[in-house]
Amino acid sequence: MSASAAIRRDLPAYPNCIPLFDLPGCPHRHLLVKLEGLAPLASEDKAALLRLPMTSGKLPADADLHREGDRPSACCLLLDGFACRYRLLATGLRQILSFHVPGDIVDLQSLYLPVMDHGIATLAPSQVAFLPHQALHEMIRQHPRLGAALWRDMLIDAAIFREWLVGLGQRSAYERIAHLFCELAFKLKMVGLGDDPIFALPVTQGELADALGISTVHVNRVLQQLRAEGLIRFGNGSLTVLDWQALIAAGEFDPAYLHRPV
Amino acid sequence: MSASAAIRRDLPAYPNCIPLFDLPGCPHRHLLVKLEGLAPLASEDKAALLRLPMTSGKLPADADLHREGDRPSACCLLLDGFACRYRLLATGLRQILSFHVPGDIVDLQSLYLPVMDHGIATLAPSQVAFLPHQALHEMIRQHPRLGAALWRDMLIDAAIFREWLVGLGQRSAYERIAHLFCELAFKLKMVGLGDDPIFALPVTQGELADALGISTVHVNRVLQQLRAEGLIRFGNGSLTVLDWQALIAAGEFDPAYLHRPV
DNA sequence: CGAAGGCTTGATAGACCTCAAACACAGTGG
DNA sequence: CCACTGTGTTTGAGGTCTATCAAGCCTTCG
Repeated sequence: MSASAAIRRDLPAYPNCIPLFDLPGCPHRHLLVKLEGLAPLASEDKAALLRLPMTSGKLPADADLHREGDRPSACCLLLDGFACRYRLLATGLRQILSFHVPGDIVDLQSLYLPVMDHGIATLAPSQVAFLPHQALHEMIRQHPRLGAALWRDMLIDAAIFREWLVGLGQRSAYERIAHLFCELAFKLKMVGLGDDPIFALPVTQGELADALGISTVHVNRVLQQLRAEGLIRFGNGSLTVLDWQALIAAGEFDPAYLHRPV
Repeated sequence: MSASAAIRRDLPAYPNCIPLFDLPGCPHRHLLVKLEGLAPLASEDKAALLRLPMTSGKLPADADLHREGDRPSACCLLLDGFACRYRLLATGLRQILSFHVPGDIVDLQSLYLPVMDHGIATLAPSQVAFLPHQALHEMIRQHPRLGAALWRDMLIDAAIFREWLVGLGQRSAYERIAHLFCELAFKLKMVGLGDDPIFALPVTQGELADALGISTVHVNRVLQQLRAEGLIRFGNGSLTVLDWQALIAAGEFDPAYLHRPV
């Protein structure tokens, strides 16, 4: 009670907003877990984070959070569900640029690059919180440790883009799929989601195809191979890793690029 | 004289360093031009930038500035020449992740991610300046506008990675090459290098292949097509754009992702 | 002048794509 | 309850972009 009262202190500037802290069910815990893994945070930092004003909402699958060209005034924190960033080409082709799990602030970059150069969409029914840019800027200014954690997060995002470049440029379809599964399982593990060998992964084969630069048909055939070899189970929105060692070998996966203590 | 004296003021902490300002021939101008295009800078910001302590050196082509796994204590500013970031796979394959032109701070991310997840190498004889992390951190703390400019620069880097992802995932070899040539010509134009249709581009066909995820042989054949169609001249370390409009169309190039006023 | 690196060319091969159709499954509505 | 629809998955056949291998050529440079 008193905590919440203290947190409410400086909210009036953001009408219709409530502090992150007040979300029922504590869905912001994934963000906290992640940021604490990125930089040492003092308790006042965490308090400031939870004091962030926000509005939240539930969205169905395949809903756009932003479209290319948008100029957002708030950042989207994914509280629950699954999302991706993507680009559409004139030819109608789609390239998925990244997948996002609960705890990710999907468009943090919009704090410094006002115009979106790509879209963001949910892939599953999701709950999101919108954090006003202004409030984030202020928080970063007053709490440099939080700023550092957010910067590290953005830079790790860039490191993941680089890793995907390596995959699209040099790896076979088989390796790409294995690598992506390793990466997503790791990311989910890091925020404490999934029951280790089993992970919720609400992604269709077509979406995998758009992320990996291969056709849906070919994704299907490679998945069958991975299943036949006993490396994974995949379907109905979940991934089960049956043989971690073999999957990591198949994808030449080395988590160093995630810049996390293993 | 008095300017230089003022600039020398707080250098003693960095032995063997001189201020950026003191470099003969003003090779730091590309950085200044770039940062001014990224955020409004006051004259005191520019002065602080030029006061940065650094050591500089000349390197031949194909010299490594950093290797994967390094923990740099300084950032590399490319003053002159040409460089790239790359990853090597166990199989010996190489993926080039980005190309860098004078004015780029090639490993700015190492300010927040201590371990290099990729290598950096020169592609041509180059001059570089090493800027101590500590001095950069201090500068950013004292000059938030410079910090913002550097952040924007890092985020634009990430935007370029995303654009390359689109290329590797969805575009044909022909489109990829056309797109890359557009991008590099734009980047060079932005820092005032090159004489518009003609740009120094000291890159071999093998390096293009490693950047674009196609084989050297195929790069060669596509280049011949682009030449035969009268879009470009390319060879001997330089690129000439003979038909801008056609090249932009061939690569479906839209510079929005560079986040620069056109 | 020989060696090395880069460019060019031809022939063959393979990974992956496209088209097309059938199947499975969940949700909807009569 | 059962057609009906839509989305996602699976399978087959043929085709193409691009890789690989191999060799010749050119330029640069010690």
